Amino acid sequence: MTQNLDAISPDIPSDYESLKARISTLSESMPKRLLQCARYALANPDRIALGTTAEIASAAGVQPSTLVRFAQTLGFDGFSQMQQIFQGQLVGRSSEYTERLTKIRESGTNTPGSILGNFVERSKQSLDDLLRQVDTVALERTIEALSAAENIHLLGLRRAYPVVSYLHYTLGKMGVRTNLLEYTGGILEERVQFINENDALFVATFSPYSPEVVEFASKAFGRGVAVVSLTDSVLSPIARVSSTVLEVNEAEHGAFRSLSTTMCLATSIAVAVGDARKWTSLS
Amino acid sequence: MTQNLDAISPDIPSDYESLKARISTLSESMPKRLLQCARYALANPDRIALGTTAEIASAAGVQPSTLVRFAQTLGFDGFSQMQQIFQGQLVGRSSEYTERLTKIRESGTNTPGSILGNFVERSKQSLDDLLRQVDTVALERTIEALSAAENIHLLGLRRAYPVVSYLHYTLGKMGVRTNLLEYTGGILEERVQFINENDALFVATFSPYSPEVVEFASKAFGRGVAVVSLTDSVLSPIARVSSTVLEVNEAEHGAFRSLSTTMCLATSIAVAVGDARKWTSLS
DNA sequence: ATAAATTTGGAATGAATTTTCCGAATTGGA
DNA sequence: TCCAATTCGGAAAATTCATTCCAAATTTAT
Repeated sequence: MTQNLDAISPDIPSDYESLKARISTLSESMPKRLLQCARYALANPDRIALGTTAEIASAAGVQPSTLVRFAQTLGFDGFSQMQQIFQGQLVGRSSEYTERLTKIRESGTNTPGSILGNFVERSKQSLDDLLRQVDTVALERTIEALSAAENIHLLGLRRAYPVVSYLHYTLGKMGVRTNLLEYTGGILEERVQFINENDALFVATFSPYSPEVVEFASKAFGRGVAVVSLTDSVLSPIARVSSTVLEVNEAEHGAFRSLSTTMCLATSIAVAVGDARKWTSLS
Repeated sequence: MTQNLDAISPDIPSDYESLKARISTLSESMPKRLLQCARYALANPDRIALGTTAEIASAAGVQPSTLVRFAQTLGFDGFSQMQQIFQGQLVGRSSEYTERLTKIRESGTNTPGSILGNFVERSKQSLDDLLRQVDTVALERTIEALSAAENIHLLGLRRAYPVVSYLHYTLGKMGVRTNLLEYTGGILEERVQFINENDALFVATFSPYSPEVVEFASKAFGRGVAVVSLTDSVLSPIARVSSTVLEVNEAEHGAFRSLSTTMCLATSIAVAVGDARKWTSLS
């Protein structure tokens, strides 16, 4: 029902920008209290997004019912509908993303083009999230540890293997030699002894976490090796056996995740380590 | 009243970081459903911040009551109290984001954060370019060729190796077996004979193009094998010996390129091929 | 294998929130 | 100043929501 009304109704702002524009134009002919709402809304969009009518109304110096009328004046059914726009803005899902995504979804998900479109949009969002959520301190400590290490050992299986093999290649090209630990049968654990205390171990692992990787890291960590890990959640078992943890939330489509964001971070790490090594080797 | 309880209660996480830490430690001894909540919460903090118990619960695959219990397990009175932490994170983040970005841009290019920021931006641009410039016809023909192939052979060296090893893994997980051609000395060319005419060869190669890869593809192509290639320019030598060519312009920073966009495309290809194979095997 | 303890699902409850409604107040026009 | 129209405040109603509770199911310990 609401759906139909939405469709019929000539114009409900669908993103924050157009909502702002509408408020701005309509406010010229608004009575006192509604204008008060308008001012408050534009000045405190976060509060509108998260508060209840009672809270917001009292903060804005109006009645809850006035807030509802304000929303209705703008074309919404009620306050709640308007609030969603403010929430969308807060999350940063600038409506372009979600809009394009739903458009993609509507056009059937089975053509190669639509699958690609889906991944592209999600990856872009994922990249935004990366920059927002990245623990700068952990990142810097990771670079330090890798730069200071005598030898860098790389470990990652399954989906994480492309990540470490890429690091192996890229760091190598920058003159940083690394030891890529390949998994050839059950002999992985034996190699822990070849990692010494001045080395660093870079581990990548994603859900479902390979037990042998965690086990390996755990042993190395126990021996005092600097373990820097790249994983998808703080719940990852690797977190408990790492000196620093970097977290990446990768875009997914159904059950399948890309490596797009992870690769972006990995490349950055490689370049940063390469830079750092260059500086120290020059001095 | 609540205030007093808060004060008495030994430990209620007061910010997102400590909440994450607490979830992380407590999750070790959590029963199944609560762990499910933990995972979902850490993976979708925005939804926790904005949604209602009913919405979140259904998205996480649990009951609303479980969500409340989850919050109580962490020390909160109930869900609402926990939600405030997530909301706080949301607000802080969005206000810091732009600030952070400009800070990253202004600071020299040598801090890990600025390098990452740089790559994130370029990768997003690169993804946009991908969607805009992708040859839909070539993409569809690529999927068709890979779906129709009896066996799929994958080849890529150096920077392209992570791409094909990822495809190997992902396609494998979708039930599509592939043959990853590893480069172990000079014997690569001999293997051309094991590729037959009903097979497809997927080749990834980027500048500077490995002669042995091009040579290999050329021989396979000459034998009538469907060669689908992923490269960085239509001028790539691989283009002349391929049935279809996909082009990717990857983000770069100085001399170093990410694999972000390439991985996005690769994932899409894998999912599309997996889909296509499923349909045909069902019919 | 059995009992005890824990965990879970789902309905029921009670609180909170949004929305409606209507009389009162204010505004604008004659 | 008086009337009509609009706007407003506040209480009441309706809806939605978080939370509690308990029986069923599962797990753990004996």
